[in-house]
Amino acid sequence: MAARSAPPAASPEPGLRARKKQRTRDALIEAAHRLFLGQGFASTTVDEIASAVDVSQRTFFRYFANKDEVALAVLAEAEDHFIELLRARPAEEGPLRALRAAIVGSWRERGSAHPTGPCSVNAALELIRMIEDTPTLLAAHLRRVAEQERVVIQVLAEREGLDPAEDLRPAVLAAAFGAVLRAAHLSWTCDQEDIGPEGMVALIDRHLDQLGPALVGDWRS
Amino acid sequence: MAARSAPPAASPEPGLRARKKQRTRDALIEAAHRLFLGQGFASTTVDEIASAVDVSQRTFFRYFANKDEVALAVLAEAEDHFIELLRARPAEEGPLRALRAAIVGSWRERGSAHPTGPCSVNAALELIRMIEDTPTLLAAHLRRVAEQERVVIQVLAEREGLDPAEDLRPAVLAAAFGAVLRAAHLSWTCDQEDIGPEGMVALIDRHLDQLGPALVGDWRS
DNA sequence: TGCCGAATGTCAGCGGCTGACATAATCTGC
DNA sequence: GCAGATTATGTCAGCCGCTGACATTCGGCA
Repeated sequence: MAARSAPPAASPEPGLRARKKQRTRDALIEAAHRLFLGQGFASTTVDEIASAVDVSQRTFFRYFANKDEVALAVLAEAEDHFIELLRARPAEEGPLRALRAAIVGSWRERGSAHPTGPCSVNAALELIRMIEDTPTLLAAHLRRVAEQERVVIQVLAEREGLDPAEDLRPAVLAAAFGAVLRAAHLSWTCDQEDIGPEGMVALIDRHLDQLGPALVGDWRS
Repeated sequence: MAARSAPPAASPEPGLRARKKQRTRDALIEAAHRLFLGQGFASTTVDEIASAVDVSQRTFFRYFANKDEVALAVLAEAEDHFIELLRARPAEEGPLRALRAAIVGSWRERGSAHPTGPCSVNAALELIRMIEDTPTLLAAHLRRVAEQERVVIQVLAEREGLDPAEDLRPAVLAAAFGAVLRAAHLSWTCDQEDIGPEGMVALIDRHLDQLGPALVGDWRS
């Protein structure tokens, strides 16, 4: 509120209002995750989350459509980022290579941007574990994943110049890739050691190597 | 209540109680589907469904854990039946052939057992359409599908004598197969003509043919 | 400084879902 | 047929997720 608080230059300065909004959103996510992991998803009420951040319940629902959404928010952003990375891959790269590069890049960036804290690799994996054994969360998560898969199919089809309704190879590749990722997560859930981003990348890589050629078939690799 | 009402022989006679229970269950499903398709899933209350069958709301929740479940019940039984058919395929059959035979048999039997009515092929497809554009139903459905997929993976791995955690080919094949089925459903959702069971079988077959060899890779077909 | 729009709080209410207890229907052995 | 054990159902009260409507306050901007 002093002299130069709102620099009008054409810079992408977010403004106080936007920053405040972002802060409450982050705080809600942080509080929600803390409570969920501490006392379980089902036995945490929205009121608790809201009052932990000192906002009303109604405000919570203006930030998130439902209780599921606040739990999945971080993961959802990660998945969106994965799509961006996939879109950014050079067109001459084969589809499987592009998928692999995008997912590896996604985990690497997470590791370097958030070495620790609620967005770190380990936090994300703990979140995945919680989702995996909370039926309602798993359902909501799978719905998101299905939507993302449709986008992936679209992107792959465009890269290859195919009609995704005619040629099912993009759909099949996307589904198979998803299966491998799930296997990697599962394999972590069993072993559950503290693995850094590089560990996760190695895990995914190992699984992907197992079925490179069989998958792409007569496509260019 | 006359002479021979409860034949005690070792026959699988269900008994009055069990039959009554089955009848109310069926009635609840039937009423629910009718209401859902008529006025939409969200704007149909559980009270409406219950009083349409003349039972209390509490009783409804003794039959179905939640509103989603009554909508997905028919489909769920169909999926269970698919698993049974898959398990019954001869061991010497290749995995993709077995999957194809099981799904085709599943649709065929539905067509012959219920040529019309709430369990017919067209009713099932309308149901799928409703699920597909009702977010909460889609989420619950995908959760069921994911569970079923894990079972399919297990069955395939046993047939081939593989460890599903080591060798990912069963997981990948199951995922790819699921993708093809979804494409078939989608393709119906767009064209939406009245197709009988044979039409659905042909549709699935056409999609499956498209990627037979590429999928199975170095497996026996 | 004063106005506009956006964010928040408050309140009332619907609907999904559950536990507890009472009642009525079926089943079982006699 | 008839007790008594089981089991299905109804009733009631209540929590919680979620929403619309309206009032209030706060940030942005001239």
